Amino acid sequence: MMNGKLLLVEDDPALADLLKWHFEREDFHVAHTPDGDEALLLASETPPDIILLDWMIEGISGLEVCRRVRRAPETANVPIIMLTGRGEEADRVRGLETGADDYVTKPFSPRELVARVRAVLRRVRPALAGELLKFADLEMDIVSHKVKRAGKTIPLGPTEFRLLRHFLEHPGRVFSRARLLDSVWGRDRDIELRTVDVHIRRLRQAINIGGKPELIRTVRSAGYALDDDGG
Amino acid sequence: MMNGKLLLVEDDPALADLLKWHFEREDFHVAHTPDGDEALLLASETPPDIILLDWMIEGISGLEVCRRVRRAPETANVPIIMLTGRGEEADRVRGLETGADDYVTKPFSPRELVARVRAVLRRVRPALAGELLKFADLEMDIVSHKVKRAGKTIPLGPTEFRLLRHFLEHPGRVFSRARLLDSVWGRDRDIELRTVDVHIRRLRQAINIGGKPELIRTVRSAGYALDDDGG
DNA sequence: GCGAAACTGTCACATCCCTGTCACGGAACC
DNA sequence: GGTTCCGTGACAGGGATGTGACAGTTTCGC
Repeated sequence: MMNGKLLLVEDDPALADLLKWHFEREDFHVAHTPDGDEALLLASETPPDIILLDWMIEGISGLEVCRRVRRAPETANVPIIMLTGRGEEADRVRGLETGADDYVTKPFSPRELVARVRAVLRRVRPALAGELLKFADLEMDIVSHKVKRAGKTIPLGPTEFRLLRHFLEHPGRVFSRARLLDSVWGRDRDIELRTVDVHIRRLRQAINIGGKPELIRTVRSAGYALDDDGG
Repeated sequence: MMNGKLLLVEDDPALADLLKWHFEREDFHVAHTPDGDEALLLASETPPDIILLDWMIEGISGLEVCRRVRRAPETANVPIIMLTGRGEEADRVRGLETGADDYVTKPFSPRELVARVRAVLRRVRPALAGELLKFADLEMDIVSHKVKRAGKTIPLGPTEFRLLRHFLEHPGRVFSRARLLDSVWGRDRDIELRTVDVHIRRLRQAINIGGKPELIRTVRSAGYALDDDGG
């Protein structure tokens, strides 16, 4: 089982190899480049789940890479951890404010870096960290493929499972039907928009057993969202 | 204008005061307790947006607090940053694996901590890091499609939502009915000018619940504007 | 393999909320 | 006081969503 795709931008070959070895041992798929421009290219072609970015690299600066990754729509949400030799506070702050999610100063231990990557991934994509997804009294175990509400197991069809999973990974956020079709069904499939409604209904029916309050909010002319006061 | 609620668990009074001052200066609302058990109580009563947790505190350990916060459904998704004097790798890794989102070793600069908090919040709750449109005691979260006044959620129809959003994006500015029709309804639609009045009225009605002061100012023979002393 | 059960995507219909418009009355301006 | 502009209540129509049913397909147990 793969833990996630990781893009490593590091121009020190020794360090790059070391990190690559460690992450691959932890079942990450690692793409590596020493070059900032190539990193941007790779990132936009197949967006990774996380980017490890050295501050001092050849070509454009790490900070600039960070900025551009954030600006491109297809990579705007990819978390970034910056690696750096500088320990100066001003740089750290600048890195974090540019959109980096974390900041690790050399020398660091690979094990700690792996743990940090997991921590960030757990937050961004809980499923990739093999965790329990929770929201209110609802919980989903990705590994065992089980969903519970208030401790009671709920049977879900495959589509409803993926749909709920998507909502749990982005709680509170509103998704249009088209967006849901892309994310849950697949970008290439040609399916009627209204089909989403039907599956939302089936999902609601399943998780609201026993008169539990609604968790899926309908946002008229916008889509659906997971929400506490859902009705 | 508040940036978010922060729960500080720290038993060193001097450090606690320092951090509290810094975060309050940055418009965070800070709740503070030196005690682990009380922290859990506070967290479950009114879940904060983020928790700053000292590793070494009186009573139960920070690690245990972390674990329990994660286990409780109502706080399972609250991010945690651990503060610690220990620099040992094993502890860092253990903290991150227990569910902490970040880990800062003393001594650290308050400014850096603030930046880290912002980085984590940006990831967890985009709404708290700039996706939030605010004006007076009114706030609109674009992503979750929610509008609140004085903390209370307000239901809005699609058109009223777009209308309010337009005002919030250009606070204080006066827009003619024709201009609003262009921006909010669409340049191509052919709609009666006076229709704007009706939607302004509906919007006012919605956001002025409970005798709250008027926020939309009528500018005779010119149009409408978002304004503090709106009437 | 084979039959049963479960799942999926659509449709038609029902329902509800939203929407644009109007007419009337009141307020502001000169 | 007259004129212009704005606020308001009502209302019919339409658009968006909820719902039940159904045929085709896949999956599963045997």
